[in-house]
Amino acid sequence: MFEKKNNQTEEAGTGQYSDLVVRAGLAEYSDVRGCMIIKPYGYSIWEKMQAVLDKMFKDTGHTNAYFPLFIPKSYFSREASHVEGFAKECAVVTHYRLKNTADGSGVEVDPDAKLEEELVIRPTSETIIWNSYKKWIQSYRDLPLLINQWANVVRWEMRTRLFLRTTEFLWQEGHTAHATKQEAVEEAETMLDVYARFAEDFMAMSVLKGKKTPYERFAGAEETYCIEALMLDGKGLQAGTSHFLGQNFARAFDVKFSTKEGTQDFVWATSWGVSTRLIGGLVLVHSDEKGLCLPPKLAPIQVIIVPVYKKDEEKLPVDSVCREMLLKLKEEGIDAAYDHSDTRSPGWKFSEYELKGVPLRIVVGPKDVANKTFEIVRRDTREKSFVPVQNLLSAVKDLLQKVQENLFRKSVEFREKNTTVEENYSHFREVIEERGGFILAHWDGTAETEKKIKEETKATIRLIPFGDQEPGKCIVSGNPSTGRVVFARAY
RNA sequence: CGGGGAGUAGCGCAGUCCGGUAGCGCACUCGUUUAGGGUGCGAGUGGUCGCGGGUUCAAAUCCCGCCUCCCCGACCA
Repeated sequence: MFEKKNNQTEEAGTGQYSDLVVRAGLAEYSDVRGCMIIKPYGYSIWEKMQAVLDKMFKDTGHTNAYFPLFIPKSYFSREASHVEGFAKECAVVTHYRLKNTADGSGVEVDPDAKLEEELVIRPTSETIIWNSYKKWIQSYRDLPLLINQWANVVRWEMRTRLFLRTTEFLWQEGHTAHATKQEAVEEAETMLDVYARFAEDFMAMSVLKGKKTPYERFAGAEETYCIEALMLDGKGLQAGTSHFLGQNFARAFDVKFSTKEGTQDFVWATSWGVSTRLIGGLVLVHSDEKGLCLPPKLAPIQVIIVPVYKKDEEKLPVDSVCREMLLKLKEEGIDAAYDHSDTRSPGWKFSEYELKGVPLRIVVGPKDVANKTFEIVRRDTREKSFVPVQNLLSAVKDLLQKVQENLFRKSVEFREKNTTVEENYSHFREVIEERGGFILAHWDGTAETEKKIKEETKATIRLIPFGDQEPGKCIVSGNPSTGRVVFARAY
């Protein structure tokens, strides 16, 4: 998409993002402003993401729980910067009953059914969870507390986009409590690594890891870590965040514990999350002019089998070969599907499954039946080959792995190709305007400079890379800088 | 919240200026033909024209009010 734009050929830019999401059957618009309907095909991707992530969370010692959707308003006022960060986008429940209108034309809110205390619909669950943690934690023996929840949250956004930013979205939020600062920081780092591994190994999406500037930090956090990916249109996408919350929520909710030494101390906290936004990332990282291109490890359908035949007497042998293949693939745990509907032509099916991003297509026709072969086509390179039927499993497994690897390799190459190092601010502005991408530049560490760049270029500091860096001079102010940071326009 | 666009068949749209039997493409149904890259042909089903009020013999069309959605700008995962 991004490359096409520069070549002035057919453009598949972000204007077409929403269209692609809809046409591929991932989601559609709801009549409710800013909300979307995640359709079965899109939801299947989410289910695969959930399965993988959930296992990763369990493997790192976490367990799942569920906390209420409604948060008493008073909980919110406990942590000052948290309130400030979310107050502007909270939906609030004020009444609990409807009644028929006097003229019988419909229903209205019953003014007599006003809530004593209004309920905020969770934009995130720190407050209600820490209210519980207070009751759960007495001693160092109760720590660490490692909990995750899969939930929906609501943030009243002004501008929405399918998957990337919707009023309601699905996510997971981990909330942990620890006895020491070091342990909490390590937890936040561990979970960031989990996210990075998920993005690269499963989504085939190259990411950068780092921490946020104070200005971009999560409301209520001491430190926010993030993974950031580069989309094909040259914009950055925050794909996951992990926060070291210090003792802020412990103080706000008075969560103290007895140490081994018998003293009292506030608990150290983290929280971390990824959302259905990742599905938007998948689309913006792997699509081409034909449609989506899903990484095999997350594709709802990994292999689609399409039969081809002319006459009725050809149908039966083709059909039985296809069914046999389907069975064999399924037995191996491969998510294969066989589109035997004869109301669509093969050509139609080819286009449809390419649009949907199915990694591999197997085509079987009379000629193949005679030769005991089948045709197999990779979605990523559209490369065709003919394979003896007896090699079905090895060929499919091999190609699924190759597609997965190739997508990731392309994502890494794209990110590298579109990451530039800039010393000169006017050139920086040109690059941001004309080709986008990640820009590595020196920054003096002040919020003023950060704001100025944002106002003038719409680019923000996506992250401060980990590790030691070469000092230099700020690209705007010329003041000393301790290292380069990553700039980009972002979703 | 500011600016722009739009609400007419499941979807995409024309018709609105200039009032006079509600149309086109896709989808859908039936028939037929076809099938190795979104088959061709024929017939058919499907509408409180976003909602409410007004003007008129007559309103998708004119007038008044309201609602909703999408796109572009200031906040955020």
